[in-house]
Amino acid sequence: MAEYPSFAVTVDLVVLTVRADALHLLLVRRGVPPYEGCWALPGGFVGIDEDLPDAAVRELAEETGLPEPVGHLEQLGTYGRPDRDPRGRVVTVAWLALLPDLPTPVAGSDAASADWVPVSRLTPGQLAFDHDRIVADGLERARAKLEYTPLAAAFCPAEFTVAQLRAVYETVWGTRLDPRNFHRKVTGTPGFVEPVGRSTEGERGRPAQLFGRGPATLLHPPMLRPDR
Amino acid sequence: MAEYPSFAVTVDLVVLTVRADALHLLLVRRGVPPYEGCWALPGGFVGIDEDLPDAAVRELAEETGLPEPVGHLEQLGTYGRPDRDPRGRVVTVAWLALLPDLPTPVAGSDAASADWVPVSRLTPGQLAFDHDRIVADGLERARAKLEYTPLAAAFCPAEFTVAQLRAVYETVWGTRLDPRNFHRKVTGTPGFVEPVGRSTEGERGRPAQLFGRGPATLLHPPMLRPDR
DNA sequence: CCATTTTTTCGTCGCCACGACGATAAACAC
DNA sequence: GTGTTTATCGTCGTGGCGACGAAAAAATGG
Repeated sequence: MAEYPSFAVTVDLVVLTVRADALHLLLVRRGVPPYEGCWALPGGFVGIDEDLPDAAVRELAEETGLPEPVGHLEQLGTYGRPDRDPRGRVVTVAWLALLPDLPTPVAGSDAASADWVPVSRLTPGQLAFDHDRIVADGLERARAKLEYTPLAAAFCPAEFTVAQLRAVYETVWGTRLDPRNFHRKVTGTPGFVEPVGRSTEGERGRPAQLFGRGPATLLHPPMLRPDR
Repeated sequence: MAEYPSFAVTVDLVVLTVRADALHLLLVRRGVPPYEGCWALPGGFVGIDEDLPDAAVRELAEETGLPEPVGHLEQLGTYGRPDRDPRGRVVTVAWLALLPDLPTPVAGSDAASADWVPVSRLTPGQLAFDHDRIVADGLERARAKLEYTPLAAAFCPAEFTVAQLRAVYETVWGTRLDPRNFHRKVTGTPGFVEPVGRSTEGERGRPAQLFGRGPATLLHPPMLRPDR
């Protein structure tokens, strides 16, 4: 293999969660050059005997401190502009993770400090490398996937109410949805959610039925975004 | 960069076209080990100063002999199992290309011979490396994208009839569609196709109006597959 | 030339999903 | 008790879609 160009390969993670009615992105502050002190996506180099999904899962566990896999993880895309890393030729495989709001602190096992940042606070040019573009692609993917998959439930805990699920859609899409029509749609789509049999207690207003994630992987028909 | 694991990076192409009412895949016969004599996806190594889309475009032009970009090309996914290439650690970025049926012979500039193979003829384990899985992912992506994008037109020449477009859907999906409802849907979706002003001549039956690709990138509402 | 066939294109009808609401139920706050 | 908040159930009109019928415009076969 010595006759072929040599690359370094990394994984980078676009980790999204919904907290306090705002979409948040997990970022780390770089402790070493290049882009020292800048915000960047969590990630790292792929081991020489490591599969790509394994590397993504490992990095996610390292950054969030969660050993068990929760939420959703999928490959987003691969970025390899020759000038994207001043250290040399680095190709990165980006992954998109959708997580429920974790009470766990994100205290990094890494030296770099990690933090949740509202995506509304992101300004272009703020992130290291080409991470601006990767984040933009990840947000677009997440917004699109809510339409035709039940992945919105990945932002929720194991048991959730229809209102919580609706809040996810409203937060990710930045729109308001009619509670009555949303309720009809969610409970009427086979395999989207499954009733647990219990209800919430001690909340404001009428108690709400609790649901868990259903077996469906695709929504038929899709949950259409307003306007557009 | 010497402190990090070293990878080779390749691009592999899933090139699809519709000819003779069957979905065809472009394959090459390998002339060198490993998998010598086996069918494989066209592809090759990424240059040390080459961007990933450029490498994909270059390989596509080399294999099809077409200098100008026609049809559609998008990144499909990246595959990097440690044992996927016996020569060493090779990560491949797979691309999906949808092309109109080219009268151009695919006579390779490469030593390896290239050929269009009906996807119905493909049997598991027939392809080199992990190309079976890459092809499966590409087919699934293509079938799904016909639903909510106007990409079916990428399989057609610059000017085409509604019946030609319908044949693309029927071939890729393996279903039959009602010509009247399909006509209403296609001409009624804004930006999908645009009339050229001329019609076919010398064909059987009533002459059909010719259309070109419209400016839309997403279909609203989507073209739903029957059943499912 | 005329009938037949083939294919395109325009309509019609019924159903169902969805948006826009109204109304009711079930908890808590006071 | 009253008022507030939230969840859940209905209703009604519109629009898209599946299942057809029918007309238009050519080639084909006598």
